[in-house]
Amino acid sequence: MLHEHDSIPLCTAHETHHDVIDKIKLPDDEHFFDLAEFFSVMGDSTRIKILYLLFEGEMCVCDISEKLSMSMSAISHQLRVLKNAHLVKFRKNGKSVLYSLDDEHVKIIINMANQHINEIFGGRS
Amino acid sequence: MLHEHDSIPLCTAHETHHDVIDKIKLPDDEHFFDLAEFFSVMGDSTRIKILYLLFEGEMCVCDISEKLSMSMSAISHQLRVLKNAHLVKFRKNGKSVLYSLDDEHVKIIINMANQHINEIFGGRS
DNA sequence: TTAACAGTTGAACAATTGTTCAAGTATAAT
DNA sequence: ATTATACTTGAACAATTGTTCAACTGTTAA
Repeated sequence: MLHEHDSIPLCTAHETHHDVIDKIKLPDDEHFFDLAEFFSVMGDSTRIKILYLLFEGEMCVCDISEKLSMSMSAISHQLRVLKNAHLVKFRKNGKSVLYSLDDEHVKIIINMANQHINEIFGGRS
Repeated sequence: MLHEHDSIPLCTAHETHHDVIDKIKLPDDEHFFDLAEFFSVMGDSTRIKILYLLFEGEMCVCDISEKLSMSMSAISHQLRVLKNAHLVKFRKNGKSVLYSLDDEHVKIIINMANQHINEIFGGRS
């Protein structure tokens, strides 16, 4: 047995598959970490709802809070996540903080996701 | 005070904002749930790595397991998640189970996400 | 100054998640 | 029939996550 690691099981077909598999070069872990983090940010209903609202234009925390029937604290926490991911930006206006979209790709990505979902559920569930 | 719910705080600017905000119609919760679930599936390094591998063609569980230096059980669990999300499909071949991509949008979505990430980190971190 | 408003923040909590482990199924070879 | 291989599954565990709560900034108005 001439295998590198013994903790990981190896199927016997590897004699055949090895030449193909060895040629595949994956990006480094950091790249996958960044991608996963981006999608994780998108993977929450509340945050997607906020993005949908901001599709219409800039909006203060209080308005988002009312429109989604959630506490300002909850919205503020989520806005911080979106801000850290560079998906939204903000400007201050008196007592208010006005948030808006900070990325053009998000709409396209969400549209693609919607297409995928529509194909799964066939337009009706 | 003529506000619908009293548990949610309302900013005084609402007199001004109300006409704009009330016109915004959001999709129902189910739509946001489906979207969030899709992105949650994409929000894991292991699953994205698996998708990257399957970009090259169909692959058995054992090969994925070896290439990612992870247990077959862990890979199998993640493949089930990807299968339920209709991102991968499989066919049986003897003792092996060969997995492959089941969606054309995923590549585009990942490419868009990569563009977004590149703009954030400016090509270098 | 005082009070109210708009928003942020940190700790705490339940709920969810990814991996491991052990035991299981199904196919193929002996 | 027995054994080995390829893979799946359920329970269990630590780790992460989203919301609430309470306390905290600033900003504006009285």
